[in-house]
Amino acid sequence: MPKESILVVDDDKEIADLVEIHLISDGYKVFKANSAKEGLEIFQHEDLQLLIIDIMMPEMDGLEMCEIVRQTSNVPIIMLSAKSTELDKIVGLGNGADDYVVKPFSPLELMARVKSQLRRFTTFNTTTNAKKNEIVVTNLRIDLENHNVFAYDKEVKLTPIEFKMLTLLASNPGKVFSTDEIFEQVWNEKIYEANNTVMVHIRRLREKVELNPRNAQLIKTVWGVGYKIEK
Amino acid sequence: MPKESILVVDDDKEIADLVEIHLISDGYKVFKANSAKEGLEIFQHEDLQLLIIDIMMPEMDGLEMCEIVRQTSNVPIIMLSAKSTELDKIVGLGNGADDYVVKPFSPLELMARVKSQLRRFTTFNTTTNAKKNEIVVTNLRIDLENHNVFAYDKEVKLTPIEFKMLTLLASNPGKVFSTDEIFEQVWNEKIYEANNTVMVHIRRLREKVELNPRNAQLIKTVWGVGYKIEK
DNA sequence: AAAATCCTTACGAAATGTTTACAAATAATA
DNA sequence: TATTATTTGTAAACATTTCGTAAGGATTTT
Repeated sequence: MPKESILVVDDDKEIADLVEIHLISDGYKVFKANSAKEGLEIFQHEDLQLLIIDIMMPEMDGLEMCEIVRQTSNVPIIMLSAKSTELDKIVGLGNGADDYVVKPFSPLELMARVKSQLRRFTTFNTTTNAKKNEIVVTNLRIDLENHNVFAYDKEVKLTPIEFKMLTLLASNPGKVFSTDEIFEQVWNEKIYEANNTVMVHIRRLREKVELNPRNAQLIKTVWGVGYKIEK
Repeated sequence: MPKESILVVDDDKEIADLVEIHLISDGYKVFKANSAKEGLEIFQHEDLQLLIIDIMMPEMDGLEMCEIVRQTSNVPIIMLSAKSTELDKIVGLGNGADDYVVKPFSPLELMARVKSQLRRFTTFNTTTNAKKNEIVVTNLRIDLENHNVFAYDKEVKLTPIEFKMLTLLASNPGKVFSTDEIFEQVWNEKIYEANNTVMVHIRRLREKVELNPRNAQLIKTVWGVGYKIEK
């Protein structure tokens, strides 16, 4: 699953590249622009979750761009600037920006602030809209917060291990997990000698989740490889 | 119309006073606390729009307080700290805080960040934010103002701890709380060693609230996880 | 058919939750 | 203040659920 999309606007290509590298290594999709105008072009055509904008740019500066974006969107904006004077910060934040980082900045701090802003944005968007912290795959629904599991619209009561195992499989529908992988993910331990512990739990899961456990439709066996939940 | 309410938590009274002066001059309503525990007490009784919390405090520190608040609320939190190391920032932001200001800070910058956080919060919360003084879930009704509790239309007399515990569960119907979470929320203290104090209180609550305490319908057990009140 | 892999069952041990009882702490009352 | 009642925390006994193991059966692959 692709994570959030982020737009980086800076006329200094080196800095834009530096930021891009860190964002990508954190799993984000990155758009780059070398001017405010180019940045606005991208903003209007892409579905962005966060903007990182340099203040000092020729032609249109970052503050103006911020204002224009704010006319139509509440997307989080982090401003970059070489000036560390207090006035700049206030202008930046008062202008509709959500955070402010001074150059030269540490990439790790910037990443932390990116994460923080995204958390805010997505948190609010999930509370106001429908609940998003649930997993739905074909005839299976897992409510993570309420710890409820529904299979074929019937609630089933799972043990902690079963819940964790099913969540693992359902979080990556289509992906095949070997018994070793499942063990390591669920028990958080390396596996040393082979045993059929995981298989027994798969059996118990099927007993609770499948219509006909002898002919499993949700949790499928991939011979010689492992188990999966069909996408 | 009174503006937003803000809670300032700092064991250093001089700093709390300084911040208060600036907040008041900007038109905010201010609550002050000198410890995390006191701050949590206020948080649970007042309708706050923003929290400013010092990290370094005796007994419970600001990060722990932040965690406890985040279990039930998305209110913006700005952390204060004397340490300006990068690690601190990341820990602070990763912990659920929304912004971070290093001491000694300039009051004007803090005010700018307050304004920025409030803008975000109120923008997203334009829909509904009325404070309820009554909680109703299935066969349970809690009158917060008069401290009355009705279960199956019969009034029950609860002790302070029982009342707080039931309110916590009923305020988040469906959400599962671990015994540790319940302890932290009700006692406003970090838990150090496991004991069954919470369980005993659950038992006593069930005795008063359930039709058949041996077969609890309101307060349900989620094995290996915690307790919840069904939505 | 043989080999490899997976399924099923059952049972005891371990983990977790419940209940009860009692003493300490707190609040209410005389 | 002394006395009583209520609330709260702790510990131990009890009950239930969950978990891991092993062994034999079933199915698929070679």
